Amino acid sequence: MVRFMHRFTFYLQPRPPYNFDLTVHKPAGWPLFTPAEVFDEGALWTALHIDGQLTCLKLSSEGTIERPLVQAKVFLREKPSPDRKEAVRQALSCKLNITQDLGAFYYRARRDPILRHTVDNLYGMHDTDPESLFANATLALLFRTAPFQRNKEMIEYLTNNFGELAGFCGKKVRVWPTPEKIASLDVADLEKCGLGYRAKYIQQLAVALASDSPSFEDLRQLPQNEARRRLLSLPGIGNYSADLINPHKGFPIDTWSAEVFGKLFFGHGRRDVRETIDDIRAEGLRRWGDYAWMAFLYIVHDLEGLSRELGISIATE
DNA sequence: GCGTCCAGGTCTACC
DNA sequence: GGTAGACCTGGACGC
Repeated sequence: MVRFMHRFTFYLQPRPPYNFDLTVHKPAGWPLFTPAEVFDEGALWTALHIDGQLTCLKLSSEGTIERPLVQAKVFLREKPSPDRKEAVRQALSCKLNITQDLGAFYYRARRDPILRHTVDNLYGMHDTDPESLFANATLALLFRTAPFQRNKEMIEYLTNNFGELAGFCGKKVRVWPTPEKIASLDVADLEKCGLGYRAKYIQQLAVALASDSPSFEDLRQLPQNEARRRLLSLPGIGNYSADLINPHKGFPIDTWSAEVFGKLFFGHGRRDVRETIDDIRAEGLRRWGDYAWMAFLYIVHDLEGLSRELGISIATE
């Protein structure tokens, strides 16, 4: 285990409303940067690669939802230059989406029979960016045709065996493996852990992203369709995954979310789920247009709340 | 105990 | 261009 020293602290002032807890520790359990991060009593210990360097963070809230202030303590191997400090600040500002304006989405959501409940339940939750394009794409691959428990096991295997372990601030956090690390492995090394047929795709994806490929931030600068085209050119990435990991965001409907949104839109879930995916995606885009991704995000993180408010069971295991 | 089905898609061979 | 079937694996289910 590599130990990291506290090097500097800075503060971010997100655009309100900004609920720190809901933003960095999403209710459905989606990690911010790595599945091995620690969230305890309003603080998050996490780690990610910024410009190729492992960067450990303790994030906490020093403000409120309406007057937000985020404290970031940064732990690094070596003393950072001023440019390096600024790069960390810029990266975190972007990934925590501190400039996101929720106003227009909330205005529309409060007039929507479904969303008006969930924007109250998750008031101030911002969207966030992933650790990296590789991390996001790998998750999309691992979620394929496997039950939740198996997804969890595959994710734990990848991080525990191939992610670097960082010790800082009294915590141990294992970071998501880099594409360079996975690209250096044999497919057999990945197959051993029960990744099955996904192992081949993950290794090919790592090779593609370790060499010449755009970053998540690069894709954001491209037009939506061009970003989508670039994602579809990656091995193992199809329509659903491209919608899920595209920085421009779509309305990513798979068989699981089709069941959820099928119940919300049409009052049924299990009826020919695979056949209704296109219809459900079209209905979501028709209802919510440019805000479809935010609607998706709020709903999947508020299944229990919505089930209670709407008097139907949309929560799944 | 055993066989079958299915799970948060994608690729590819075949027509 | 469209589509059926294969793909790892393990738990749930019916018998």
